[in-house]
Amino acid sequence: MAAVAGRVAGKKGGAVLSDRAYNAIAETFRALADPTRARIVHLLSFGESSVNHLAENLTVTPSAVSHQLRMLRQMGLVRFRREGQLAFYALDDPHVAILFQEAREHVSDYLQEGRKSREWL
Amino acid sequence: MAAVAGRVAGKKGGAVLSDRAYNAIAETFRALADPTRARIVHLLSFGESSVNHLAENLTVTPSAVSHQLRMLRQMGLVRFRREGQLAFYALDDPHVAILFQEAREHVSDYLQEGRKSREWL
DNA sequence: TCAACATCTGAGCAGATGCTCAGATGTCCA
DNA sequence: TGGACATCTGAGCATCTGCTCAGATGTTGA
Repeated sequence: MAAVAGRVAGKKGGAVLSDRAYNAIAETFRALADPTRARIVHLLSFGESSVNHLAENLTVTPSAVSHQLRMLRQMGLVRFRREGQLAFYALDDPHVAILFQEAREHVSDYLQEGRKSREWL
Repeated sequence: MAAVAGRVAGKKGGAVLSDRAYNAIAETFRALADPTRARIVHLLSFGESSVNHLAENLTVTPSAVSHQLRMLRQMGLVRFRREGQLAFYALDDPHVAILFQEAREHVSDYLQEGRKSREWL
């Protein structure tokens, strides 16, 4: 009831957050909510990489990768540095790799409950 | 290069995954990539709740909540039990609450770097 | 059985998303 | 400077998403 919804944020974990907080959290998930971006983030968890290198590994055009990288950059998940003609991208926050790993484990657990086949993990 | 992309999945963490794995992981993030669903998941992290109770707290119609709950159910994030006329929903996997908390910390860290104001967290 | 209540569901619409295409920008080297 | 290469960007499109609306389904108690 209103007693719960109206509670103001105090310490970590125990209270309802502001609309802006939920929007930012949802935006973070949205950054990872696409297979191409998920694969980019997973590749970057092994180390920094150039745009073309990512494009080759993902079998996607450099243009598409660049578009997605811009989105990830705007959302604060990756940073980049320029070296000559190349732009190297890397994860900007350890939480990002943790998020990916946690989602991977959720998927693994979910499948272990036998609701779907598991041969692909 | 191809040496990385071509590596076959071995143990946890160090290898490229299958397309189906990335799709499932992206789908998990997509489940949380909407402010309304993020708020539902956060509320449910405090304990199970009925549809109307959620709708009242979120200032959203019961119909909209029901639609979102169905999505969360299909994605394996929540389960429900019926008690009389009421349907009580709850988180179905500890990873879900962890994911939310991790995203929240990412957002908090991101803001602490001074790229945006932080008064809303 | 009937009314009241809680929840679910399908159709339809406005807005968002991801890709491709074409071209612009930036960098290196001769 | 000029060509080659890597990357970025905006426009346009087919598709997807989340909501509302109207009505169906299911449950309880009289």
